[in-house]
Amino acid sequence: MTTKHTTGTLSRERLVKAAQDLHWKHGVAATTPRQVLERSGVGQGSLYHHFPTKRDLSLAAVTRTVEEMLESARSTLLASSTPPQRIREYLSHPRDAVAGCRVGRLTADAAVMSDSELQNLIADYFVELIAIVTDVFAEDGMDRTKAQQRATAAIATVQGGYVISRALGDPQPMADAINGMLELLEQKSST
Amino acid sequence: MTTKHTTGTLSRERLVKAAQDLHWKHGVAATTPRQVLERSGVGQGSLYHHFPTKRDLSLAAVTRTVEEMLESARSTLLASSTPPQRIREYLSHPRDAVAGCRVGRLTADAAVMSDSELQNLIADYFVELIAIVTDVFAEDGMDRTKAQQRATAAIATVQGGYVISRALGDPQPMADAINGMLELLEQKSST
DNA sequence: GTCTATAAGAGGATAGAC
DNA sequence: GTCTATCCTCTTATAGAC
Repeated sequence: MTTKHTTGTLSRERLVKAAQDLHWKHGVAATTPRQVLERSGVGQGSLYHHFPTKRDLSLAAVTRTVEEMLESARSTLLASSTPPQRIREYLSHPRDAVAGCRVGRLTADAAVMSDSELQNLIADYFVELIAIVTDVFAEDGMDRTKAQQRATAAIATVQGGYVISRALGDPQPMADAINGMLELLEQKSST
Repeated sequence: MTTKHTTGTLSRERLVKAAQDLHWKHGVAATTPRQVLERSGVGQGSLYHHFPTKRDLSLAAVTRTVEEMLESARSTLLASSTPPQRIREYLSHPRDAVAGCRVGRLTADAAVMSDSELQNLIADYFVELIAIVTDVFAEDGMDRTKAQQRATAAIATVQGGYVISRALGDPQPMADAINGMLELLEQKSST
């Protein structure tokens, strides 16, 4: 990869960051170039210099968001504690439940779902996240099929917690869902 | 409630049904009056006669959708079988996972979340659904707090299953999440 | 690289005839 | 109650000067 010949392009960074924030609040389709300009403080021409179309900016911002979210998940799930502890820490990780998941909410976004490249980004996010969590369960001796089902259920609980908490405008459902799942995972089994 | 003086107003029905379908596919904000007109075969003036604003139509369509979804849930969860059987039947109910939940997906819809009346509709849906499922768990002798956490976790698994299946464009994650949750719920506990 | 001005088109709503 | 024609605004993108 060749280094950019300019001095870092601060405008580009500001544009991507502004787009990420607006995507989280309003979604990709509902984020307008004007909002990005206002929030970033960058001028009209600069936006279209760095990103010829709205889609180019969306692609850059969503790519960045997925990278950040995966890095956060890895820092918890690849820690040095025991597998059950890492699962517990992942599930009880502090979340702004009412704001929703930055990636998960994009599955209801027309601009993302109608563009295969954008959709692939969020597909890869969940494929990778499921793989990481599955490995943690499997590490504990569970067979791979069961580990994957349990991992998917755990991640679904978090995603569903976001959905319900957003619907109610209340973080409690997320807390309930996580506690319900933790209780199920940690009960003594006689199987 | 007074009966409408006209002969049933077929146009109105067609408009609501068309809006419901379009909301499921594209969301509320992304559904335009023009799309509703094309899909329903109704003329421009008729739409604005029955629904003065787009919001009025959205309100009617979302209200109808929530009613239909709750009725479907009740028919499974208030059946005559045992509580564990009803939970199993609710979770393994056939779903178009890739299409997403007609209600849950609206939590990422700007038109819904920016309008308190519309948001209340989807909040009430989940409050009611959680209450119904909680009752089923409690009926089985579980204490109310634990029953509510388990109910919320179960519903979150379904909602999260939708999110992940949509992201991947594949019904398998929903199946995995449901199977993972069923396995956890039905394991023999020694607590 | 950045700016201002502006054009092409879609979305939401209204007017007024029938 | 329903229709066609029309209006205003916002979004997206381009043009061309600096």
